[in-house]
Amino acid sequence: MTDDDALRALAEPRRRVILRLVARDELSAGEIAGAFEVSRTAISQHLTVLKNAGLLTERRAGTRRLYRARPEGLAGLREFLDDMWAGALDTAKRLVETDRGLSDGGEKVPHAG
Amino acid sequence: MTDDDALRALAEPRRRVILRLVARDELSAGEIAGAFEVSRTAISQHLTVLKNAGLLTERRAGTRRLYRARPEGLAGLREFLDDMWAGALDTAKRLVETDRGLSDGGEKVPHAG
DNA sequence: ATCATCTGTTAGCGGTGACTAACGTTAGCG
DNA sequence: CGCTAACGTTAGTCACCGCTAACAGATGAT
Repeated sequence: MTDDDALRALAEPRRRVILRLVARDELSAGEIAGAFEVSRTAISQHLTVLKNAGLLTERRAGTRRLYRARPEGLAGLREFLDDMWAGALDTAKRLVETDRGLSDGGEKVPHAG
Repeated sequence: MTDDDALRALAEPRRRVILRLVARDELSAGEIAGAFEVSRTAISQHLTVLKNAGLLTERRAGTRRLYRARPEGLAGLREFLDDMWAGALDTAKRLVETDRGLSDGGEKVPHAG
């Protein structure tokens, strides 16, 4: 379970949809598969990728497997993005101050709020 | 520039490193390429992907092209992750309350703080 | 104009990943 | 035990992606 695994997992659109679904409610594999037009097998493989990336967790109820999003799996990604965001704002600010920035078409510098 | 584009762009490890570098400081294509063991061309292609995904911005200085991270490009991703995070916490909490959760090995529920 | 520097574009190769169909495992009921 | 329901695993196909080498364009100095 690395940030690399998580980001690779999220690069595929269907897996993002799956993650949204199981972030809202715990669902069985069959219920998840029912929301897509591809085969059950394809969904099963996607679920395995997400699980291995630490983004969701599975429990069994009889023959059913229930999946829900795992918040911890997203923590590293949020941190990664926060660092990027903060660094990018800082750099943009510095460039403005040294008059090196904003000469490429009036790019707006978002407020850090 | 969609969230899909951005997440696909970030699925590749070298592109993540590139984004980190240009979040810290504005760099030329050559400087960026110098930080890697692959060809200049490969880096040029990565820069194109990141630019098209709206994650960085380019300006010219003579023959040089200078790149820096574009904070706005990360906004959608942060929002996506925030939604996932909030939803996942909420779902986990609900499952605890209905005694349906945490029966899969003592999965800890992070605080929403 | 020529030359040096910088760097993007293109085409082809080999590896990867999402799909499917077929096969296999687990749980529970009668 | 046999059967059903639920769903994972495997292997092959084909589209996609990151790499390289070759080619090409832009900038500025002389």
